[in-house]
Amino acid sequence: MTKIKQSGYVCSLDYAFQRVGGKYKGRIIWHLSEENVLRYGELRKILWDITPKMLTQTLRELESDGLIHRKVYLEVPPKVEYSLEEAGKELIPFINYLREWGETQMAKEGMI
Amino acid sequence: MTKIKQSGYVCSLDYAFQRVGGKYKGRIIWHLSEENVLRYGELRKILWDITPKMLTQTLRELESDGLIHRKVYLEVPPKVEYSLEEAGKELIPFINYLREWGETQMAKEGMI
DNA sequence: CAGCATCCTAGCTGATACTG
DNA sequence: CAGTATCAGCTAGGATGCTG
Repeated sequence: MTKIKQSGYVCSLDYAFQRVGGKYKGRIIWHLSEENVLRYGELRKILWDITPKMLTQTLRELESDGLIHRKVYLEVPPKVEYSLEEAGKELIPFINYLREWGETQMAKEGMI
Repeated sequence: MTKIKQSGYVCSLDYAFQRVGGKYKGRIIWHLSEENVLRYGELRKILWDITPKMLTQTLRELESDGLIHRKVYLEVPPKVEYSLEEAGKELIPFINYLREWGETQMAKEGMI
């Protein structure tokens, strides 16, 4: 089993960053907010730079933190859909704000 | 010299997270937004769990990313003050939003 | 299709001691 | 006071191959 980040929070900001920090969590939440529901394979295509291991691991963390919902269809071939839970939806404005801030900054630095 | 995080951004959200992610950046920005100006030693006291090395390293990254300003007084004993640049100030709403979200979540989980 | 299992490593983070 | 320098560990993240 993959090691799960240890708990122990210095403050609520620390707590929050441990939940949405990491390399892919923000982007996953963002794409889920845009599409509502995404399958594992779709996420994998959208986050083209992620490995299956990291995708699974990140999704599991988001799930156990109550930010996303994982719906398994008992079919063959398998089908799993991911969507935002309430706690995750509450992060959408924050994610968008950060995205816009990033765009502005990149524009200023002439990266766009 | 300490290694600096490699560049190469997938999108603006990725870019943004590389700038405010990490273990202490959010908290530093937050405290600077509350106090306006803080000296090195004051930050060290407030972020009681940080080592001098990490504090310096994190401050340097924030500085070279244009989020904070470093003002050196040529005195003995030395005095250095840190404050938010414009780009950093623009992150305050986001930081506060995230803090509040964290508090709500912690309350729900009975951690407060 | 949606994942596990295994092995591996870069670089983030830390402890401790020292300095202009 | 405000840092550096050194040494060291951990773990987030990656590569590759296999499976229900």
